[in-house]
Amino acid sequence: MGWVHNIQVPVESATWTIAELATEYDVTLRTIRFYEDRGLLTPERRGTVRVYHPRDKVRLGLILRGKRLGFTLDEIATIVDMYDAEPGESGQLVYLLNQITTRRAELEQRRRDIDETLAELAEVERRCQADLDALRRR
Amino acid sequence: MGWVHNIQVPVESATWTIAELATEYDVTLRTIRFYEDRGLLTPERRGTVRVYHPRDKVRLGLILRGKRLGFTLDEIATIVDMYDAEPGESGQLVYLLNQITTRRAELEQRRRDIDETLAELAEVERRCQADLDALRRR
DNA sequence: CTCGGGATTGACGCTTACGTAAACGTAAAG
DNA sequence: CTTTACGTTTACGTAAGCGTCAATCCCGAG
Repeated sequence: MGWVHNIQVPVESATWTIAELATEYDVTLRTIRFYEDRGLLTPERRGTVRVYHPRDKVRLGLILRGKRLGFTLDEIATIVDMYDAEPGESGQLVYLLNQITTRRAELEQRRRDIDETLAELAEVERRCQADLDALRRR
Repeated sequence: MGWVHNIQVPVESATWTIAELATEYDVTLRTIRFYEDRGLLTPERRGTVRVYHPRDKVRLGLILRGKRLGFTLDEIATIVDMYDAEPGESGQLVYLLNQITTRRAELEQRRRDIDETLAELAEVERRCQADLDALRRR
């Protein structure tokens, strides 16, 4: 029946060193430690050394995506924390929903900005190509 | 025939003071002057006082949009300058076209980031609503 | 034992993008 | 003429986001 046998599933799920994460996401150790200082990451400690679990890795990815979007680390913190918020009580849930509405509005504004910019770039490109073609035809 | 007569069309096209621009775009005077320091704006001077023309106003709009997109002022400078670049010679045109390709790639990455984030926010919202409904049903 | 290759914690430095205050000029209104 | 409103330059301050040492520690290989 096409089953593959004897797949090794690690009981302890995967972990990473700070250097491995740094390489994978192309950031420096300093950057990762800085995010921890700011409370964005909370890796396990074995003795003094940091051990990163899947959760930490995902969060780092979210943080970097947030940066690409131009959010500040403080804003990113509130966004990322929303993702693994515990159910909690009603007031907390309502607060979260409001946060979501706010962030969504910002993101949609950004998307409009992007679309406008892309459209204008296309226009500049068109003129550019036209000028270039005109030069070549001489 | 419904024509409206005697419309006043200013011969000297509109100009703005620094304060007017600041109010309209909701930034401080300091910010606008800072952009000038960085070479992003070059208003006319009447004596010592700055006079902003439509071109300057448009550029300010572009700068602020660039900021919302998370570009640095240096990046914004290269983007904005592309818009009113003179045709120029072939090498310059090719350079411009390359710039456009680069910027477009960045913008499209940002849009993907935004769409992913929006999708995840929607998911969080869904869970949130579910939890809230569960609380209310008790 | 020691040596190199990682890891750690300070701590200071630097750039960006303004905020903020001081000191001054100018032009219209009271 | 003085006040008020609005503009100017100069210059120091600051928060964010890391870069860049320096000093130390731990671990496995030779």
